Amino acid sequence: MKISKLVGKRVKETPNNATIKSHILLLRAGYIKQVGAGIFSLLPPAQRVSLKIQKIIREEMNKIGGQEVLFPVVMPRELWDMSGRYSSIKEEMVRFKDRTGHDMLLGMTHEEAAVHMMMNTATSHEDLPVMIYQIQTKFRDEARPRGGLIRVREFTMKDAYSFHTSQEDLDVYYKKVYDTYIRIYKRLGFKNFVVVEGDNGIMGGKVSHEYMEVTDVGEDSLVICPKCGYSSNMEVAVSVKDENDHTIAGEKEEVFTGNAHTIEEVCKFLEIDAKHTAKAVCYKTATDGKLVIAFLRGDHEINESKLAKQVKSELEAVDVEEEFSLPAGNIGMLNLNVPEGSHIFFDLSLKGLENLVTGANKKDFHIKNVSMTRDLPDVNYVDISLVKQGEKCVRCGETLNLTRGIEIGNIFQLGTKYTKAMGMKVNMPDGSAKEPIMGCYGIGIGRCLASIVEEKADDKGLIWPMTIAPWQVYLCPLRLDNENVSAIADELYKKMEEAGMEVLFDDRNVSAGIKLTDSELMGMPIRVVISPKTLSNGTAEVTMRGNEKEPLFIPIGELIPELKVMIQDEIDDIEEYANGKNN
RNA sequence: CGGAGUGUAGCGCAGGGGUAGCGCGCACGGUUCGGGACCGUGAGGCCAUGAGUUCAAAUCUCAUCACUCCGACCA
Repeated sequence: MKISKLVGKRVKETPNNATIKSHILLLRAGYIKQVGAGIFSLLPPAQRVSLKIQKIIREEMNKIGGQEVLFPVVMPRELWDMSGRYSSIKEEMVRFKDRTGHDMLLGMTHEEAAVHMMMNTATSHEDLPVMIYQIQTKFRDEARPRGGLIRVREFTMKDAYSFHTSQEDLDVYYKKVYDTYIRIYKRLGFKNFVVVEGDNGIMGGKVSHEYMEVTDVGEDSLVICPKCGYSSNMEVAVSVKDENDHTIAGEKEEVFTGNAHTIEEVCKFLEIDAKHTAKAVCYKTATDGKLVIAFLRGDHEINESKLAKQVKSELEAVDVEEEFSLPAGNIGMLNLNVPEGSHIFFDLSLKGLENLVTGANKKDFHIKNVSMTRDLPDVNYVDISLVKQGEKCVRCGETLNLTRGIEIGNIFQLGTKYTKAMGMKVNMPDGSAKEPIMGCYGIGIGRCLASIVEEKADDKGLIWPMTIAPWQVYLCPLRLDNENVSAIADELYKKMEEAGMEVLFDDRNVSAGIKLTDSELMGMPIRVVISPKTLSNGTAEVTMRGNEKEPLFIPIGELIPELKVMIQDEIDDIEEYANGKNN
């Protein structure tokens, strides 16, 4: 490709609307252009990267028996009524009517379409297991797109669905996909990613894993053990709570605390540490509006996902004074008067604690010297708090790391949720009919593209791994007004293409500075510079993007075979890494 | 959906009641040219949209829309 004809321009200035590295650089280097909030066009270089990512994913999915299919983007509501999701999903799904007034929707995921395809297609246990996948556009009307390609509304996704006759069979296949995903990310050049246990929503019980690129710009909070490899999404992460005071309590005593309501205010007023308090966090259930109170040690934070699972309902904010006549800021565990059917939970962080300060359930008063063992001997403790910095791993006792990540993929055991809802069955050897057990497996292509930028790029620009670079070589002749340079550049370009190399030829007669900075901004792994200077001793200058080593000067005659070796070496390195032991 | 911010040339920005400015980029000519060169000439704008106030609005008022950031949400 000649850069003079390449669609898209490089720009010097940071675009006004971009704040994170990948967004800024992809805009500046002419890879993407924004069309609307969370809606982007890919220019040729980004599309080339995207196609290379897709190629690797296809190879790996095919290797584990995947069959590529294509589901429709637009679906009639009936299909989604079968699973109940036409009504259970809210504004996130775009709906519209076709010319006849029929309810239609834009696909945001394709479980229904996958079951629809397999229904009456796979009819016998002999047809299973089977995995189908597609790479296609999804539209989710996210409330808040952000960060360029990190969180968008329209995106390209690889989604796969497998069907099994037994849980054991799914387990085996699930592990296969689990490993395949690691291979995929490694082949894409990811180094800094982890697999974490995922949240399964309030249904619970099912297995899921999320592949997370570890980076500060990530949206998810992760808990990682540096020693034993335990890693989990914060939503479901567990930990050993840190030590606290277990000395015997004194006599209970009601104290006036006045306007001190928050833990911070109470601690200041009584001159104690938050560790010696218990706080109440209140919600109501989304299903039937019942009161939910969670008691935690004062220095811990509620984990709403965990709490929702305990309650078995989504949670909503509540005004306890208005709706339940409770003294907000003075709610405590003793003498608590709540309506029948309320949900009360005690977090593990409170277990065995003595000398706590807690609300007195009386306006402006707290109680000192509350003892969990003496005053509340029968409570059942559950884990409903967030993991805190400094807490220990439940497996090995090491101090846990808290970090952030971008979800670049996930795998999920769906069970029979969709096959049951839609009535898909296969005949079993014993003559019975059984709903197949499903797994589903997703990878966001654009997110991978942006995430690899987040991991690799430096302040000069993008840096692509050889396996997904839009072009392998940036051919950068300086002084194209020089006939010798021009002739040799043209010839090299022709020969490189003939040799099967992917070359971006900077055929512009512009200053060296522009060409060199553009080459760095665009991020091709190998740059070949020829100029009157290099040609005076018959060489080309070859540098590797992102590699601080001195440039190589290679004789023009040996250049193409040398470059082919360099390219192959890079690819081999990545393949070797991908074939290595997991993690 | 709450909070904050921004909409002026392709991009980045300034201006702030009286006929629209700068830098970059773009086009043309010339001199340069291994780290975003220089000189000259030129093209390019319904100042987000709508309604007010005013002799006069890009500027003031109100509303709307769009985009960004923080939070809520996230099959």
